[in-house]
Parts: sequence; C-alpha cells; structure tokens
Amino acid sequence: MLRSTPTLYDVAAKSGVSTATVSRCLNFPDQVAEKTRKKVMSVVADLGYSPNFGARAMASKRTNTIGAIIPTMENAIFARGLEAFQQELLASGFTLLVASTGYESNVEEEQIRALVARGADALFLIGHERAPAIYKFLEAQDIPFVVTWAFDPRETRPSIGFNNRKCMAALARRVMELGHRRLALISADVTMNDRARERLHGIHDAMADFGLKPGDLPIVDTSYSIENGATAFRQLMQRAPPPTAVFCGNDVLAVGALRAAREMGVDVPGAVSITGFDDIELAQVAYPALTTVHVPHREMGRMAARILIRLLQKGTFDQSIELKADIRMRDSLAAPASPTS
Amino acid sequence: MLRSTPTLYDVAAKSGVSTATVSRCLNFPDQVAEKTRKKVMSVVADLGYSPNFGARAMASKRTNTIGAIIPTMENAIFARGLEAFQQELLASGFTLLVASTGYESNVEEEQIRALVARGADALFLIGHERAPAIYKFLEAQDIPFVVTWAFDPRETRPSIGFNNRKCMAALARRVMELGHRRLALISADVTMNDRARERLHGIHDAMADFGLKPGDLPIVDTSYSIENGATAFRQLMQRAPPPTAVFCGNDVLAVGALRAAREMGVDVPGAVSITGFDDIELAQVAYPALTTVHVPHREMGRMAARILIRLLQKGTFDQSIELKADIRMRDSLAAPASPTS
DNA sequence: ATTTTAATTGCAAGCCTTTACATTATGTTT
DNA sequence: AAACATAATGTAAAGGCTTGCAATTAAAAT
Repeated sequence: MLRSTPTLYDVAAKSGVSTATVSRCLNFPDQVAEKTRKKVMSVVADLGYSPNFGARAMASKRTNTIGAIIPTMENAIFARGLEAFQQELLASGFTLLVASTGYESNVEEEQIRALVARGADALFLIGHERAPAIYKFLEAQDIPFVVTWAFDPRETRPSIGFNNRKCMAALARRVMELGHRRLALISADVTMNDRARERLHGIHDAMADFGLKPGDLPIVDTSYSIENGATAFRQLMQRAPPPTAVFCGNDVLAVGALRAAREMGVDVPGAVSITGFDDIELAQVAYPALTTVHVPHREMGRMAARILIRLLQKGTFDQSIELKADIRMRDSLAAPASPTS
Repeated sequence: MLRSTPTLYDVAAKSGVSTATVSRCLNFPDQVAEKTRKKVMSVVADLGYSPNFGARAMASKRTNTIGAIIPTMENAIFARGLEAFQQELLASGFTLLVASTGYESNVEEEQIRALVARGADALFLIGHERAPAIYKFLEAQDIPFVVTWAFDPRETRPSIGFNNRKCMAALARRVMELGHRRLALISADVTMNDRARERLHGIHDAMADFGLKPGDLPIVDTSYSIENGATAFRQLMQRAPPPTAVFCGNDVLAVGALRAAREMGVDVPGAVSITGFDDIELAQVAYPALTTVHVPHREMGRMAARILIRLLQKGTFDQSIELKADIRMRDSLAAPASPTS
C-alpha cells in the first residue's frame, strides 16, 4: 500500500513547524535556528521527502536547470566540454539538461524550444549561426544563453570560445611554411555551421598570404565520422597530382584519413601530411600522432557555466571571452618529400 | 520594457476561447475543432508562448524528463551510450537530465537525489551496486529506474546489460588458450563498482579452469585514465618475471598501457599482450589495434530508454535483458613468445 | 526590569496548467 | 421535426511550494 509521496505539509506537521520554516530549512538553512533545523532535517530524512519540482519551479519561477544543445555526444570534444560544464554547474547547484542535434539545424531549433519548454533557465549553445527566429524566441522567453565553441569579434551576443578562423589560418600557415602548396580539405558542410565555415575561411586567409587562391583548395564535404574521413581521403588522393597536405575539419575525420592512408600504403607524413582539429584523445593515440589544433574544451565548459550563472544571478555579462586554441605539432605533419609549387 | 512572458490566459483571451481549449490544442490537438485550433495556434506563435514548465509539471504530475547518472562523459563509452539513450527518448518526447559522478559513490547518491528533486520521472543508472538507502529512496519517491551496463542473474531489479563476469572470463580463456600463464590486471578499485569487480571475478573463473589461483594475478588498482594506465603498466612490467599478458579494466587504461609499452620499447604483442574492455574508437585507432570486449552501448542505451518509457506508461517491465558483448580480436593479443607456465 | 534590536517563525496569497465534469453546439436517425 | 448521440468547449478546483509581510520570541542594551 503505497501512500503518496510526502509533501512539505507532511514534514511541517510532523516536525511541528509551519511550511514556511521547512521551506527555509531547505533553501536558506542559516535563516533557521539550529535546533529547529535539525529537527526538520531529521523528519525530512525520515519521510524520504524530496521537494516537488513542479511546485517549486512554479513558486520560485526558476528551475535551477540549464540546458545544453550540442551536435553530438559521440564526438569526445563535446562530451568533454559538457562534462566540464556540468561539473561547474553542480558546484553551484544547477542541473544539466542535454539535447543533441546530429548537426541538423532544424533539430536544433526543436531542441531549443523543447529545453525551454522543459524549464531550462538558461542555455548553452554551440556556434553563432541559427535562424533569427530562434534568437527572437529566446528573447521573448527571456532566456539567457551563451554561445560557445566560437569567438567571432563581429558577433555581439554573450560567447566564449576561440577564433576558429584565426586558429585554422595559423595551422595552414605552418603547413605552407613547411613547403606544402598542394593542399586539400575534408570538411563538414559549411551551411549553417559557422565553425566549419570559419575554419575554411582561415585556410583561405593563409593561402592568400602565400599567393594561393580559394580555388586552389579542393574540398570534400562529408559528415563527421571516421569512415567518412577515410572515404574522403581516398577521393582526394586520386587527384593528379595528389595533395601533399590534407586538412581535416576535425580529428575524427583526420583519424579516418590516417586509417585510409595506412590501408592505401601511403606514408604519413612522408607522402602526405594530415592535420586535424580539436585534439581529442584519438589524436594522441593515433599512429602517427596527429598534428591538430587544441581546443580548450574544459575551460570553455567551465567558463560557459560561470557566464550563465552570472547572467542568471546578476543579469549581466562582462564581455565575450576569447580563449586560445594552440597548435599541437605531432607526427602527421612534416615537410613534403620534395617541395612543390 | 519587458512585459512578462505570456501565459495560457493571454493566449486564451487573445483567441477568444477558454484556457482549457488552449491546453487541449497543445496537448490533444485532435480533440479540438480545426478552425479553433488554427486560430489558437496562430496566437501561440504570435505571442511566442511556451507553456510554463512548473505549472505543467504540477498539474499533470509528470515532467517527461528522464535522468541519467553516469560515471563520466569523458569516457566515450558512456557518452555514446547516453547519445543513443537520448535519441530514443527524443523520439518519444522525453528530455534528458544528465549528471556525472566521477566514479564516486557518494557523489552518485547526491546526484540521484538531485535529479529526483529536479523532476526526473525515471532514472538511468549504471551498475547495480549502491547504498540500500538509495534504492529505498527511489521506492519511497516511486521513481522507476533501470540499471544498465550490467546483467547479473542474481539481481532482480529492472536491468539491461551484459554479463561482465562471463565476458571477461571468455576473454581470459582466449588469452590462456594462446598459452599465457603469467597474467596481470590493471583495474579500477572494485569497491562500490560491481562492473569492475565482476570483470575481476571473470578472470579468476577462467584462471581456475587452467589451474591458476586468484593469487596468481597481480593487480594494480588505479582510476581510469590513459596516464594511469601507462603508469600501472610500467609498474607491472617491473616484476620478475614480467607478465606476458596484461588485462585492463577498460580501453582507456589499455591505451595507456600500449603507450607505455611503446615508450619502453616493449613489443606488443611480441613481448607482452594487452587487452581492453569497451571497444571505443580508441581501441581501433590505437597502434597496435586493441583486442577488447565490445560493449553494445548503442543497443543498451536504446533499450534502456524503451524499458523506462514502458515502466512509466504501463508500470511494468518484462524482465531484465542480457545483451551479448563479444570479443574483438585485434593485434594487441597474440601467443606469448615462448609459452611459459 | 524595561526598552530596543535582531533573530525566528507563521500566515496566506499567488504561481500556471491540467482535467473531471458540466454545458452547449453539431450532426444523425427515425 | 423531434429525439438522441457525439463533438466541442467552458467552468473551476486542485496541485505543493516560495515569499512578502506580520507576529512572536530571544538577545542586547540601558
């Protein structure tokens, strides 16, 4: 015979105080005399009381829940960023709601609405680019958010991230300084993906410095997976002449490219150099170890949490923060066998 | 001048119907005449209305939110299981709350209580072992849950997973069939971690078949990280004589062991074989590719979602489900150079 | 001992939806 | 055209907690 779950009234009755006092014991323990508090808390434990979330949310107008919408947890870079984010939230008493989009912008829109409807007090988003209607919706609902994974000086909304364009440009310059001129890129579709697009622009920027034109960069568009990275690499290597350096939009693609190279008997970095982006564990463990751009996922997650908490508590944020994402030189990048132009 | 976010009353007033009708438009559209529905929906869009979650939760007594408590998202195996879980939830209109524990059982307890307090209708848990008080709490709160990552015929609670003991025993038998007798294990602390403990028991089971005693298996306890795997491996290889096969509690440790072996100039699998558990991407990408046990994370996540949804909707579950976790033979395991006893 | 100040506690309104039940409109059958 | 069945809509209560304000009690000051 299961009697219904205990309420604040049950606790109040059993401990001989008012519901207000019980509520304060739970939310502002130092406003209650120690003796009272102890009594109440023991009753709470005794009854196995847990506050009713709906009632609490309704009365206090917040849920202490923050939503994160990411492309996928299958890519460790997001999973790890999220882990850091949630740990920081935990420390401040917030809980994390998670949704993933599979890199689909319409799914992202659904998920944003879903998390808001689910009571998210604030939102963690990845990248700036999304339909204006979504930003309007967030404003109408008065939901603070922070954009991560991208720092773009042209954007004004609260964000924390690194400059995708600048970082990729820096990497591309290193590649060209080593003598590479026949370049290629394996990238995700850049439509509705500002990170991928900025990375592409970064390569173009660097190419311009070396007298190359955007058209000199063959590109294979594909979605992020090891398998697709391998396929795309094979495709690129069939060109005549083949590229001497292949940029990859992220480490997952790059690891696929590495695998394909091994399978094809193409020496890396002897015959072709390969670079990634993210610096997940895969990059260090891959053979040869992958030259890539290290994304400061942990700090990004942590600071994103702080920004949101501040936004919720004070209603202000100082300014968008740019983090450094530095290049990790490893074994998959070296000078081409015989410099070509 | 920000007027407060619109409520059901605003929508009702503006569309000239009662709140009940608006509510039905949102929740049971086919109970409302098409004309009315269209009118109401346009007002909803117009006002940017989104139902207040707390009020909804309170009135309907559910949140359509399911909580998952995992050790860490930094290990891809959990992140991926979670991704599958959340996708399945999404398809049924549920949202995912996530908390991680860092493998700390007291943190896990906190997180379980926190997610329940945050309105989780049901819970996704990993492993059976936790303080009895927690199970009592869940019962008192009438929160259904499913235990994943472990199938143990002795346990009666709803669960979906694989038999950690049996799987590890199978792997250990393969290792011994190849001739290995000097074994060692790098494992997480088995206290409050039934998966790790069962895996250890599995090795013991297999050893018994080959006339070895538990004492014949040196163990290094360490927490899961590549770095720790490397350190533990170095420690084990200092024994005289060194082991010819090193089991690792998961792939992350195993990859660390592989790295240490390479750094020490120890040939794998020539001088020593190394095995993992989980079969995350790391295992395939590592060099040499890692022999490991493939954990059916995707199916586990998906089915866990189905079990919970059914538990919520019908209040019943058929029976715990055992999934297969098969061995993936790759390059890090081979017969020892000269069979030893 | 009396007054003043501060710390505790209690009262009760209000938060916004859902939903059982009642009512009205619409359609069908005879 | 009346009687009945069904669909659509409205009414209003309930749900459990927080919090501004008021009342009470304890501590400090005189």
